[in-house]
Amino acid sequence: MENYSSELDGLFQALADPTRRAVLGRLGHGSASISDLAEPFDMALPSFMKHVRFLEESGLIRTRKQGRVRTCTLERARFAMLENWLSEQRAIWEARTDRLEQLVLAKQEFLRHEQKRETDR
Amino acid sequence: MENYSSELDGLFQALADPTRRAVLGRLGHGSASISDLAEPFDMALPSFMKHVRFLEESGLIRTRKQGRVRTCTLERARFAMLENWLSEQRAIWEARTDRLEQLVLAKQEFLRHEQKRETDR
DNA sequence: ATTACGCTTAGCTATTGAGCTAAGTATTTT
DNA sequence: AAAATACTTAGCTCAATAGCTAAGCGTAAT
Repeated sequence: MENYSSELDGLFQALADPTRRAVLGRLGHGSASISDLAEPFDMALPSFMKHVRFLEESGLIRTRKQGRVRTCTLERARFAMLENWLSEQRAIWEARTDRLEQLVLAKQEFLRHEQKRETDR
Repeated sequence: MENYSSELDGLFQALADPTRRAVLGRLGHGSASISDLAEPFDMALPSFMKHVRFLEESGLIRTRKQGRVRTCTLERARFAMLENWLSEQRAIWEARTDRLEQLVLAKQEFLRHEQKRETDR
């Protein structure tokens, strides 16, 4: 029962490692097998596999085994969750700006009334 | 001597915690003191402080102490690093699409030649 | 039928992260 | 001057992460 927040946890955590980001970059060019993916890294295979599993659990990749080869594929849709979060943050900033604007507008309104009273006097 | 990659590590790591994301959300509305920020969380202050320090080290917030109060401010510019990384990934995908397009175009070209030979015959 | 390949499992170590309590410091407030 | 406020430091626990080696297992090649 993963909720939105804990999915974000996993997502960001998955991205917080240079090996995993490199794998994502590689998969951006197209699917690949575990050993193809592992080849550039100076790391024991079981260690590398952990990264792959982490990526899969975060939803950023899918994997499928045929025969003795496991093929990994980028799950591009998952990146939308990141964009979403960023949008939410920006929305908050915008909201703030709006309120600032309202303050400024309210002040202008106030000043207009002041001026009006000047002329009324 | 932080490089681009380890800065991304810190950035994503900072975002991989719900408390820290909540703090960023709160700061999106405007700066706040440590105790104001901590108030909604059922957590000892020193524990909360660790999150604040983590956020500061990741570059996502700045803090300044005046008297006995430390005020935290969102460093919006830092979010651009996220957007950048996302763009890079998308750029990779696009590059792939381009190559696919080239394949398709090459195939169309081939078929055109085939047809031409038909008519030539 | 063997051997080689491509993972996979099990289990160990060291480091880091998230939380805690207790006690300390520096500023305000009273 | 004393008390209250707002952090801050020190140091502990527990769980999770990143790495390793050694050995196992199913599939493919010879």
